[in-house]
Amino acid sequence: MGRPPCCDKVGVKKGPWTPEEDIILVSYIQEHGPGNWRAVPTNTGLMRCSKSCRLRWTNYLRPGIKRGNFTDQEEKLIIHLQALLGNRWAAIASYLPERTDNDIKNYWNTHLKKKLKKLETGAEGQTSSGVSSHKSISKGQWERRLQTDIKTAKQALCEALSVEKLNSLSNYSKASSNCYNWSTTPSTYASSTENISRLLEGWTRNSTRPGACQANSGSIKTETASSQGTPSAADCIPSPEPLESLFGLNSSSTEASETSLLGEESKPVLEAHEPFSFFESWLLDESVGHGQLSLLDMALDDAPEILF
DNA sequence: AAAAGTCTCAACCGCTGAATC
DNA sequence: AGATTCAGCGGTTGAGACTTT
Repeated sequence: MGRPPCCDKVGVKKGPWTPEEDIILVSYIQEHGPGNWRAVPTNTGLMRCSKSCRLRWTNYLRPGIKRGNFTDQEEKLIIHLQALLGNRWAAIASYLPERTDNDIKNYWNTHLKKKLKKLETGAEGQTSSGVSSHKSISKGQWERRLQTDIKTAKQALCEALSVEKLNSLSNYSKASSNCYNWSTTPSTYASSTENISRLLEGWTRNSTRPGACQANSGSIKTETASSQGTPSAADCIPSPEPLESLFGLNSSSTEASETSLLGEESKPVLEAHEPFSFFESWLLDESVGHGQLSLLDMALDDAPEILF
């Protein structure tokens, strides 16, 4: 007997989230913090299942999310990690703290897959290139390299976590002393909430100015929205004040860690100002042999005009 | 100008393992 | 110990945007 679907209930709303729903959810999480998702629909009156609320938060509303254009560096990192980890998007996303697994998965499926395919077909013609020479690496050699790489990564992760643990413990105690202390929001939150801020601003304007800056809850596309007949994108970029007042943000507090903000979020938090840590250096380091990865890497570097 | 085709990505589905009762 | 519930994950879908014909 499998687990019954959580959304079988009659009256559960599906489909894109409205700005109003987003605000309700964000306000609730502001007060109670993420977690205990089962209680969210009941306590907020949202006609959504708990799962939908959680996904909406983790994939879209959660602070610290960067949206839109992936940088070349991010692309490379994703390609490397995908080669190393496979389609374990959550694991890959943990190396890109500002991206969600859903985002990375989508980007892989819509962009990177194609690019790599293109590259592969392009590289097939060059049978005598360096690429083929890499293929001569024996399986045993490749496995040994991979094991060494993984070992190195594990060691670094342990070291990083031992430092992180101390930080998060102190932050947690801060946060828990004030139920959910949003006033300790780090600077990373302020920037990340631009999306939500725009959303809220759009919603506010909509309520007073019908048709103005239709804030699409499902996608913050106001940034790229056409200005024909509609307010310009600039019109949709609010000042941070509304959000700060909503969240009680103190923009001057930059010391708090994201850990306290995210509460129970399990995603490993890399140093806020060092998104590209040791792992990225390791992954992107051209001089380190990564077995098949270096093959790919070479191909990427050799054919930038194809990929980028 | 409009119909058809393609692309993008938010959201959903269903499975799994862990936690709880 | 077994049943149930929950959170998290990867795969898939479908609506809307965009491009091509």
